[in-house]
Amino acid sequence: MKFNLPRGLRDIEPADFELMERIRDAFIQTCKLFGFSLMEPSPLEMLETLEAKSGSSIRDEIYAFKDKSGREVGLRFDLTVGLTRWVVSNRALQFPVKIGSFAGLWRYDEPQYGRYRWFYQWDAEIFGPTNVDADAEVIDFAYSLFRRLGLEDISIHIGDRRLVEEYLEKNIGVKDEPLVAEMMRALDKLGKKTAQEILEEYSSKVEPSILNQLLEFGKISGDIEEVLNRLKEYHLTSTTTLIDLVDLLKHRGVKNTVIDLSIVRGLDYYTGVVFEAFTNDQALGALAGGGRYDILPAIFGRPDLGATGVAGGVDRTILALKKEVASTTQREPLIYITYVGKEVRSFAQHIASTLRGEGLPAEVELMERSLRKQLEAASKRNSDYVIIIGPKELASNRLILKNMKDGREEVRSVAETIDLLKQLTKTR
RNA sequence: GCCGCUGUGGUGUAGCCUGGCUAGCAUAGGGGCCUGUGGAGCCCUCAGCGUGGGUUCAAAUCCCACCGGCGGCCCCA
Repeated sequence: MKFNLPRGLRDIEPADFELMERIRDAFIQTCKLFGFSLMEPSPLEMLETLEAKSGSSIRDEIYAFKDKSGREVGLRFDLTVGLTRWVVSNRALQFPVKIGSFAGLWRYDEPQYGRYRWFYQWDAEIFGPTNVDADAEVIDFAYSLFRRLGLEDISIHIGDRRLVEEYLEKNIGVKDEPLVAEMMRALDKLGKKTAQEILEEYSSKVEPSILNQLLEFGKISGDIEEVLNRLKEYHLTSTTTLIDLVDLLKHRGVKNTVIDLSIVRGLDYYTGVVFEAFTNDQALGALAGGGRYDILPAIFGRPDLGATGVAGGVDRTILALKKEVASTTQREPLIYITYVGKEVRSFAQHIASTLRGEGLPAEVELMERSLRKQLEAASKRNSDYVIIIGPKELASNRLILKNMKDGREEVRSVAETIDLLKQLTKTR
């Protein structure tokens, strides 16, 4: 094939597009229920904006280039940066600001299972509050969205970076920023790899005996009582946030939550509560993740603002939907209008337009094929009803309505046929 | 950016090791049998060796490079 796509890109074909629409609809409905307004930040940013959060190392992982006037620009690699930039630069906004976005992103990674260089995310962020209520809200949001999509076996793993930081400082004596960040990244791998593998991988960067202590700490998980019980021996004080959060989630009816201290997220800008949502398919990875990142508004010039949010991978969710949710796609009833004879052509198109005006989905023959071929085409497209119009019908201003399930036909006036179709398609 | 596997019509594949006739089969698409009545069957038809070089009388087949796909690392969703 000569006209290949660039590596890691793909066309979103009708079957996947339909699932994507389901996710988008569910997301928008959830935004409305929770009072999030929707927007889409610019796909292209100045490179320095994108680097603000992660430093210039991000340059290797994104699409970055010079535009025609030599400006250094890059395609967005997440929605958080653009949304935060927008919120910070709009001083008139009333807090809390709750915004959601559903849009495509680009990352220059090697493609893998469920991962492309162009992909979609949904994203819900709350700016302003620094208290845990906002964290509870975004976790509830993600949970509600997955419920709405019909994914029943979602579990949400919740951690708290501050708890881990306190542990590192008090119990191991590690306070040095870069080392903490490195150890966090190592801890984050605990869901995917064994402690032994992680220790080997990081042996040159972190003293294994120290890292091992952290990994043991990170293995603490379970419901809040269990976790508090195991944490007693460490004498940590920053457990109050998690206790409060769990209570709020309980009252919001969010089920399947697990405290999991290995959840710290790979990115350095998270500052507090962090969480990830999984299905029982481990290989798929997290369907959504998020947490508190108060540092980012501060970098953009608003240290007074708190920020917390959640983002979900649409492609992974599509894979999960394909596996778990029976394809109960509710199809619109389809009416196919066939005709015989050139002189009937314009009347057939008029009828199609009339049906559509009545809110009935109608297709009309566009290729002037034989009636046999038209019926064959209607059948292959799974049409529910076919309208047949020939010179006789044109003369008497009547339509033949054929039910494709049982093959029965009725001849009626145009108005009667429309009424009948409305009745027939309403009960579905 | 790195590593492994892989690439034959739209899709699924045979042929490749051991170079040699018009690249075979199935399915999907178009048409006919059947000019105003669909789903079956039969027949016809469109369409392919990822790209570029090299070796050779001769390359889908052997060699090299690049490109794409799948999966892993890194990072993350």
